[in-house]
Amino acid sequence: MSFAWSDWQPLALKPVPNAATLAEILDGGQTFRWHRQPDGAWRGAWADRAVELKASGDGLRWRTPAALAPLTDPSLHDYLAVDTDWAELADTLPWRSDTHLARCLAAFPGLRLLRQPFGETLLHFLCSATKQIVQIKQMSSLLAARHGARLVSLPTLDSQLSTDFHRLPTWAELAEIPEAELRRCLLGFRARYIHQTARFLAAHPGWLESTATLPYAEARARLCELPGVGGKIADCVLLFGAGRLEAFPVDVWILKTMAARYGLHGWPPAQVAQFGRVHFGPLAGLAQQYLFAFERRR
DNA sequence: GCACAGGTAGATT
DNA sequence: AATCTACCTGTG
Repeated sequence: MSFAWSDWQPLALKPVPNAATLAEILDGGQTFRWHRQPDGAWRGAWADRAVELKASGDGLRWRTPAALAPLTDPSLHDYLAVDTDWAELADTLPWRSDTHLARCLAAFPGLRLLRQPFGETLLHFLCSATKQIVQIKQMSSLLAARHGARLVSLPTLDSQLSTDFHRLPTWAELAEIPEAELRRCLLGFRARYIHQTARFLAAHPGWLESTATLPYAEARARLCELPGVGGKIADCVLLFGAGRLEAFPVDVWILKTMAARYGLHGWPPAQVAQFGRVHFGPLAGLAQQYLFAFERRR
């Protein structure tokens, strides 16, 4: 594959994540469009952007297909929340009185939350029900390759190899795709949820955009009106796609770790979520990401 | 062949 | 309100 990349450019993250933490950020369940390349770089995409990231000396560098270069810089900084010092934020979590949290923080220094586009975060997490990361990534790749507009059009670019360089279909585009066609992207019963959600959004212009700006509790309640969206998925969409750091998604991993480490045996997910928001405070979602990374690595 | 996977919704106690 | 169960299908 030979087409033009921009030059590698420095990326100043505070703090600089190590290799394990970077993998956790890009491939740990916040998003599903990053793939490790043979040379160790991470290739990923969001909205109409595509980049590669790699460790370089004591920092990180990034590049993008030359055709996208003029557009990508500020967008990348926003996506990675570069202007936020995540070590400083993590320091405000109650780790001084919570030894398990302290251990999780130490295990993934430099962990950060991405600022993803709201709509594609919703799409990804509608795909996520009872699926592992590898499989969600496969669904995402197929949706992009088959139904998303191509980002880079160069004669030397083999589109078969480069689903990374398609964007995900927009909700307006998804609304026009028959459910049976969606099923061919390995979505299973999730195809119906995505189809129905797409039809709902098509019938309610502005609904998604206004939901993203509502206070947390109202936004969560509205998202739960969508078919296939319950509390867990709503919290993921708000945490990873709307910067609502107080959202505390409770999946089976968190349920397990909150039972084992915090004594919440037998608690239902909704109560664990409430406990998490109270115990960990306004940045509960960041705490959740540390707990999740730590538990999943075991 | 069969259990299982980062949930949700609808039915049944 | 708490507890089942079906929903799809690739993977091990």
